[in-house]
Amino acid sequence: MSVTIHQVAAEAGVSPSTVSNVLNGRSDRMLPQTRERVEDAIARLGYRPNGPARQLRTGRSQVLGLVVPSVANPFWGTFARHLEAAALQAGYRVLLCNSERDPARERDYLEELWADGIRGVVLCSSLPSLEHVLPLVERGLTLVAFDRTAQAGDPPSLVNISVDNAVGAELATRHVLQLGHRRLAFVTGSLRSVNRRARYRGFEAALEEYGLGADDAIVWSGGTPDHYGDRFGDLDFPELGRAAARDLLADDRPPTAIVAINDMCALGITAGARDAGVQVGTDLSVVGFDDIVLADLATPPLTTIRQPLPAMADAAFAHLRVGVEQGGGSPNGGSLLLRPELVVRGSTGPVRRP
Amino acid sequence: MSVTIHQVAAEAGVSPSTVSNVLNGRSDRMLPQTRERVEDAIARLGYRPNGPARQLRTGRSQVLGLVVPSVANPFWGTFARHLEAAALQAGYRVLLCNSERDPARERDYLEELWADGIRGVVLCSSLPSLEHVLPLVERGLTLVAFDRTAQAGDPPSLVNISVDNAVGAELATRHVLQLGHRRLAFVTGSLRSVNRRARYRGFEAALEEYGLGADDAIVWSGGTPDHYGDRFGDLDFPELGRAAARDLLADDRPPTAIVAINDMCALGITAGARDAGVQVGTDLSVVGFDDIVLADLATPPLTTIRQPLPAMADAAFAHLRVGVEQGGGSPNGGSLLLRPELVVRGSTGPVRRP
DNA sequence: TTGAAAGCGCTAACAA
DNA sequence: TTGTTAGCGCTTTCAA
Repeated sequence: MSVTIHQVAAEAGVSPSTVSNVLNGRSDRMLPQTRERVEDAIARLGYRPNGPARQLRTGRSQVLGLVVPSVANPFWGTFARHLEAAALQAGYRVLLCNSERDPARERDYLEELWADGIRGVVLCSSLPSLEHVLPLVERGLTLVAFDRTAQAGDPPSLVNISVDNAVGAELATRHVLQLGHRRLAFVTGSLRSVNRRARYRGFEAALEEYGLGADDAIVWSGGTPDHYGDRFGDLDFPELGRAAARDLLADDRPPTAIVAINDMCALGITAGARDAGVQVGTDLSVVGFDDIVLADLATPPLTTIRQPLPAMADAAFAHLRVGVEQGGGSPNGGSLLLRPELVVRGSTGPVRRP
Repeated sequence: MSVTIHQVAAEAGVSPSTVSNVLNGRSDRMLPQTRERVEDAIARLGYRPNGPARQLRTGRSQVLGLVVPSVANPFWGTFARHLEAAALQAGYRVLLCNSERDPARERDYLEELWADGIRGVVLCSSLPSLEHVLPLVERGLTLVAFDRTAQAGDPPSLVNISVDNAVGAELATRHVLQLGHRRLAFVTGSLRSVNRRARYRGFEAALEEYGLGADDAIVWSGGTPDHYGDRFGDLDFPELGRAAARDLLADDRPPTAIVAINDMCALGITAGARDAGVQVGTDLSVVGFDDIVLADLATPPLTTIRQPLPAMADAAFAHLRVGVEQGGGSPNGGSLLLRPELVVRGSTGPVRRP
C-alpha cells in the first residue's frame, strides 16, 4: 500500500535503523554520503513515516487536542485557528472537539484522545470543577484549561490561561459609567462558570467605585442548569440577548446601558433593541466582550473588550509542548491572566437626559 | 502506563484473543459467561484499546479529515460542527485543518493525514483543479470535495457536494429584480473558484431573464491571484465588501442593489454603506449567500441564500464512510447539488424612485 | 469455544 | 559508522 522504511533502506542500500536515524535528526552518526543516499531514496520514493507505527513505538504523538464548546461560535473558531497556527509551526497538529459544554462529552473526548495517544489537550471549559477529568491528569495528561482560572480543587499541575475577566468587565462597566449612565444591566447565561462569575465581579466592582448599589443595576441571567445557558453550539447567546433586551426594555425603569457577557450576546441585544424600536448607540448603550470578527462589522459597530487571542493561543501551545515533551504534566500549575483591552466603537454613547 | 489487552485478559482469566473478539463484536464465538467475565474485567480496569496499535494492525482509522479555508469563518465553523456531529454518531472523529485556501497547504495536509492512516477526507477547496491532490486519491484516499462541482480533469471516484450555486445566485438576483432594481452590482473575490463562477453565472442568468445586459450591472471583483482574494483565514471578505461599497457608492451611476458572494462580504458591504451614510434596506439593497448565524442578527437582518449545511454534512459523511469502509474511493464519483433557499429579511427592499 | 503465534512499521538499545 | 534485534498493543489466521 504505502512505502515503508524497509523499502527506503533497500533503495538506499542501508539498514532501516540508519534511515530511522536520518528521520530523527541523528545524522551526525553517519557519513555525509550515507545521509545523502538515504535522503535521496526518501525523496525518490516519496516516503512518509507511518504515524501510528511511530506513535505505538515511542508513545509520543504529534497531535494535540482542543476541546471547545463549539466551533460554530466565531470566538472559538478564531481561537482554534490561532492554536493550530502555533502548533503547526512546531510540527504539531490539532484535533478539534466540540463539547457543547457538556461535562460528559468533555470527559469522553479526553478519554478518547488519551486512548489515541494524545498527551496534551487544551480544554475550553469554564466549569468550576474539573474533577470529571482529573483521573487523566493523574495518569500524565498535560492539560491547559482555557477561559478559566485556578480553583481550590484543581490538580497541582493544571495550567489555566485566561483573560483577566474581572478587569475586562470592570473596564467595560466603567466605560459606560463615565459616559454618564447610572441605570445599568448585566446580561449573562447561567453564572455557574468561572469566567462569567469573574466578569460579574468586575461589573459589581465598577458599580461600587461609582457608589452605586444593587438598586441601580439589573442582573439578567438566563439559561438552564444543565448546559449553562446554551443548547446548541454556543449559538443560543444571540437568542439569550434578544430575550434579555425584550424583558429589560419593557421594565419600569429600563437600563440606559447594558454590559453583555460576550459579543454574541451583545449582538442579540442589539437585534432585540432594534425589534423594540430602540436605537443602540444613542437610546441605549451596549458593551460586549471578546471582540469577535463581527463586532466591528455590526451596525452600530460594537464597543467591546478585546481578548488577545493570538498571545493566548501561543501561551497555551507553549505549555502543552513543554508538558508533552517532558512526558507528563508540568509540576507547577497556576493561572496566566492576560490583560484585556477596551475597544470603543459606536454601540456606546453618552447618556441622554430626557 | 495504560492498561493493555493482556492485563484485561489476565484479569478475566482468558487469552488476549478472546478479549479482542469481545472488543470487535465477535462474542458469538464464546460462552456467554466468558463474554461476561471479559466485559467485567474491561469495566473494572477502565480499559480502552490503544488506537495507534489498532490502526497499525488493521490499517483502518476512526478519524476523518476535514480541510477548510479557515474555521475562523463562521460558515466553515458551522459546517465543521455539523460534520463532527454526523461522524460522532457513527463513532468517527474529525481532524480539522485550516488551509487558508493555499493549494500547497492543502496538499501537505492531505499527505500528513494519509501518513497518519486517515483514509477519508472532506476537502473544502473550490479550486477548479484538484491535481495537487490526485496522487493520494489514486492511492486509495476517499475524497469528498465540498463547495465545488465536478470538473473535466477530476479523478473518476471524486464525489462533489455543493449547494447549487447558480440557482442560489439566480434566486438572489431575481429577488432584487422583482423589487424593481435595475442597476445591480455583483461583489466577489477573485473568480477563480468553481463556486464563485457558478454564482456569477446565476447572476447573469437572472439579468438576462429581465432583459438586462452588461451595461446595467457592475462586477466588482477583488483579490490577489495567489490566495483567491483572501489573505488570512477567509476574514478578508468583510474588508473586501467594505472596499467594494466604498467604490461602488462613489460611482456615477451607483447600484441600487448589490449581490454579494457571501454573507461575510455582504456584512462588509453593509458596514461600508454605513460609513458612507447610505442606509441598507431602503437606499440600498444587499443580498448575501450562506445564511451564517449572524445574518439574522445584523442590522438590518440580512436577506440571503441559505445553504442546507446539516444535510450537506450528512451527505459528506455518508460518502466518506462508505468509501473508507470499502477501502478505497467509491467507483462512481459525480456531483451532488443541494437546493438553496432564499431567506428574505430586512436588507433588501423596493427600489426608490427619486 | 479458546489459545498460541506472527506481524503491522517503527525506534532504540546494543553489537559489530 | 552501521546493522541486528526486540518489542510497542493489537488483530487474526490457524491449531487445539
